[in-house]
Amino acid sequence: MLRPLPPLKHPGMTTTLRIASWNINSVRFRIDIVERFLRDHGPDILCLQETKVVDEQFPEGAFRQLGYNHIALNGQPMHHGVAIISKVPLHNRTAEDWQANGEARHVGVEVAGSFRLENVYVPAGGEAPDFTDGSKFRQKLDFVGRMTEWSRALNKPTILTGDFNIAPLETDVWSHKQLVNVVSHTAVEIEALDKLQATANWVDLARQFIPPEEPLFTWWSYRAQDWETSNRGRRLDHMWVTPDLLDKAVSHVVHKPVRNWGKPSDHIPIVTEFRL
DNA sequence: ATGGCTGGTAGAACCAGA
Repeated sequence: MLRPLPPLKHPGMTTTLRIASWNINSVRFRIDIVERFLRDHGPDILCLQETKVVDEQFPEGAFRQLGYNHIALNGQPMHHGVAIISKVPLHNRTAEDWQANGEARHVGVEVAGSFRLENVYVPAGGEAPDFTDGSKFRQKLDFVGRMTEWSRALNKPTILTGDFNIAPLETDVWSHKQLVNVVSHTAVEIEALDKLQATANWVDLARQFIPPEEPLFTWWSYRAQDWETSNRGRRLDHMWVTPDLLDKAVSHVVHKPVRNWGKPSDHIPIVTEFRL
């Protein structure tokens, strides 16, 4: 049972809450640009993926100095790892293992009695869309399948954000034709994501604010000589909400300039503002 | 059609990313 929590707001008052998600590709290596982002944009909550650090070595001090005193971690050595960093209290931390292999790819919390916040790092899925048992692609589909079962049982207002590693719309990739058989944009992945989305009528907030006809990316490969000119991006990072939170969302921004900061991640931060 | 780059950890002719 969830224990009762102090309300975030007084009756009749609205509270603005800005929630960010960012695949940081090593929080220790990139702590300088994380701090810069928090100073420049000051979200109330930051969800990180690919922190690449065990919990004991997570750079909590850097966040506490900036007023982020509430931290929920799920890390492991070397790879993966997720974290929720917050100015407001976090409760009832959970960590699901949707790949059933012990990898640290999810952490969830309850925020001030108002809603649950679920931060996920879906597996990339390997080089090729190969269905053989134990392939990375198979594992990715299994992961989304277990998320789907989890989603069916939800009964609270929920924000689901993170690096989904799937770009569902044709305008979510630089070339639908050229990526149709590339992992992240295959029909079978999109079908699995659609199925997950249908279980709780999840709303894809980015596409509420940026029309689906408009190309929108959150990731550009390190391998391009000039990522901005070639612009071979994909929209892999998402902010979904259950329908009860849809009319609380007032903006959604994709912070593209961050891709040009020093020692950048290949993903950029996304930020949604809520009025609760 | 291919390869291009990145960080962590071990000390790799690695792994994982996507």
